[in-house]
Amino acid sequence: MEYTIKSMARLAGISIRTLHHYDQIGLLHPGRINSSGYRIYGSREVDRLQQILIYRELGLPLAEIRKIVEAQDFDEAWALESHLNELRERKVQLERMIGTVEKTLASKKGGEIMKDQDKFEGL
Amino acid sequence: MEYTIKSMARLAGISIRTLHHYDQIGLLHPGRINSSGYRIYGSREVDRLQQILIYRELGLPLAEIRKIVEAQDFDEAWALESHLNELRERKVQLERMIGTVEKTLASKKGGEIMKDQDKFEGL
DNA sequence: TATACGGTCACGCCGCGTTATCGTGG
DNA sequence: GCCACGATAACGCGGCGTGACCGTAT
Repeated sequence: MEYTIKSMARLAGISIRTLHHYDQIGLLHPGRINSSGYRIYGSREVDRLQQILIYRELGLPLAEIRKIVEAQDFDEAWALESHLNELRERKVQLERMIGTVEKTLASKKGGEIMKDQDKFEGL
Repeated sequence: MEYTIKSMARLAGISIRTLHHYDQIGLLHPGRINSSGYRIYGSREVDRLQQILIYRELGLPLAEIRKIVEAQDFDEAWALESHLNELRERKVQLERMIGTVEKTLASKKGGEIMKDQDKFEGL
């Protein structure tokens, strides 16, 4: 499959401007440019974009991401696995946060006192 | 309990600069200023900071957060509940993402083909 | 001729990090 | 006189959003 910039953006749920930006900084170039100067993305780019968005979700700066996806012609699977672990840690972290909020809520209702430190568990 | 800026920052796991910033933009003023001009935070501020960090985690801009925590002398519990729901949605979202990554990984290993759309489930 | 879509600048914002420089002693 | 801690500027950056303006026709 090939995609114009608009359909690519829609596919991934990001803005056209973001794709422009990623092209500009060399993070994701289109597979080819058509005769009118339009960016055309192919399946390689789709896969690459997927990776990029995963790492972005993890909060990595785009420059870091570029290193990863460039080096990754070696390491594809490994990188994914290691970041899968990060995602799982995130989930634990998020659960901790939910716990803290629940606790706060309960203490507001029940009138119990919560230790200041506990208020910031999970940030 | 009262806190200096350093201990307050440590308590919440944020930087001193962040507290400076929040003071500057009127998001969180210290409870009082001591005779040397030092910021002193009390338990009201601790609670308020907790709220702020929760909303920040949700990605709200600081200006929005200010509105919420200012209006919130009414609505304390309600606001928390509604944002607890947001957190739970986040968790669902995160689980979806983990699913996508797992699927991607499996398809790389198994050599199956994944539909382009499915690659971006959960962003 | 109009509309939807494409392109390239280039300015601007937000949330701080990061010096730099100086005062205080809670 | 030194250290830890406090304060106030003021610059800078990352990741785009948001025009402005112009060409193309999936």
